[in-house]
Amino acid sequence: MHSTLKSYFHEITGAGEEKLAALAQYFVEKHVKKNEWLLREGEVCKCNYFVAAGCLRLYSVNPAGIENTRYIAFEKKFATSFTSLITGQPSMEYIQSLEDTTVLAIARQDFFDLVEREPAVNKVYRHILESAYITTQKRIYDLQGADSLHRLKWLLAQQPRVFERLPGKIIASYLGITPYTLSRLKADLKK
Amino acid sequence: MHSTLKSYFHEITGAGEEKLAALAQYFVEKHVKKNEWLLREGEVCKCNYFVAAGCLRLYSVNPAGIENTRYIAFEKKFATSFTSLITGQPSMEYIQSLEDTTVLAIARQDFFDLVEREPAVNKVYRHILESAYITTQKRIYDLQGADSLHRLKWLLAQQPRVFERLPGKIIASYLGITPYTLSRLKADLKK
DNA sequence: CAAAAAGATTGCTCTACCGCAATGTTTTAC
DNA sequence: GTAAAACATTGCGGTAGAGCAATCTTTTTG
Repeated sequence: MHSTLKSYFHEITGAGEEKLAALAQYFVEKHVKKNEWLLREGEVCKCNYFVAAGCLRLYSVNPAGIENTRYIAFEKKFATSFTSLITGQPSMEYIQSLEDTTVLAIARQDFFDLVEREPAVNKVYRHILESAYITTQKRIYDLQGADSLHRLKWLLAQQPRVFERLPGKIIASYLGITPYTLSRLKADLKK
Repeated sequence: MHSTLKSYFHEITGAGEEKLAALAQYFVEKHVKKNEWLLREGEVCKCNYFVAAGCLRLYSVNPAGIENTRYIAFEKKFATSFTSLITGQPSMEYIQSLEDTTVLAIARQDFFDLVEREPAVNKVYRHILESAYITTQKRIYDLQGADSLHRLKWLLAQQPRVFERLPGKIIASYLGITPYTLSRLKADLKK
C-alpha cells in the first residue's frame, strides 16, 4: 500500500503496520493523465479511489449542457460517486482528473466487504461519510443563501490551493457561476 | 421503544425483538408543539431525534436574515444537526417542529457508544449517513444547475407531502426562492 | 520555438428572480 | 364565532448574474 494511504488509515484508525499490510492487497495503483475520466455518466461506479497524488473532480452536466462541479479532491482524500457505489445504479456524475493523478483503487465489493468485516475500514468509511456530511451541509447553505462574491471569498479562505492549481473554468463550475462572472468578481476584489 | 422506531430498526438491520428491546431503553419520548425548537443556532446539539409523528426542519439564518431550509423530516426519519453532534461544536442551524411532533431522542454519547458497540446501531448510522449523502448529492446539483421552476417540479414529484402539509413560506425557503417567486411559479404551472 | 488551442477579460444587452406595496385569503386564538 | 394575525397573490420596478462577441493572454503540442 502506498505510504500516503497507510498514513491516512493510521491517522483515522490507529491501525498497526500488520493490519495496514493486510489491507494493502485490496488496493491497486492506477495512473491517469490530466483530463481523463475514471467514470462517466451512465456507467456504474466500480471502485472507490484514494488520491495519492494529483487531483480529481466530481461533476455532472445539466440538460442545458452546463457542467456543475460538486467536489474537488486533492491528495489524501477518497473520491468516488458514492451514490452509484452504494445503490449500484448508473452514475449521474463524472469523475475526472484535473492533473496527472495517481489513485489507489479498491473494488466496490471488496470495499463493502471490508466495511462489514474490518473495524478499521468501517471506521474509515464512517469518517468519509461524516466528513462529506459536514462539507455538504455548509455547501448547501452556501449555495442557497450566499451571493457569488461571498462564495468566492469563502472558497479563497478555505481552499486557496484550488486557485493555485485549477483553471477559472473549473472554479466557476464549482461556485455555480459562469467564467465571465468569476472574472468580473476577481476584478472587483482587486479594487 | 415506540413501534415506529422498532420497525425502522428491524427493516434496516433485521434485529430481533430482544435486541430491539435492549436498545429501547436509550430512547426518550418527547413531545413538541408546532413551531417550537429542539435546537437553536449557537447551541451544541445533544441528541439524535427520530420523528415518530409530525415533522421537523433543519434551517439556518444567513447574515441578511433570510431563513434557508436544508432538510425536512417527516415520520420514520432521523433528524439532527449531525455536524454539531459529530464535532461537538455549536450548531449553525436550528431544529424546529413544523407540526405537533413526537420525537424519540437518544443522547449524543449513548448514540456514539452504541455505534461502536452495537452492530445494529452501526448499521443504522451508516444507513442514515449514506441516505444523507445520496440526498445531498442530488440537492447540490439541483441548487447549482437547475432554475427554480425545475426545482419546484422536482419537489412536487418527489415529495408531494410537503405541499399538502407545509406552508409556502417553508417550501420557498427549501427551494432557495422567495415566497413571492413560489407564488408566481405556482400560477405559471396552472396555465 | 512557433502555431494553434484553450483560457481570461470586458463592454453590452437580456432575463430570472428579488423586494416592496397593496389586496385578498386562510388560520389561529380567545 | 369573530377579531387578529399569518399567509398568499400580483403589479411594478430594481438587481445580480447570464450570455454573446471581440480582444488579449497563457498553455499546449508538434
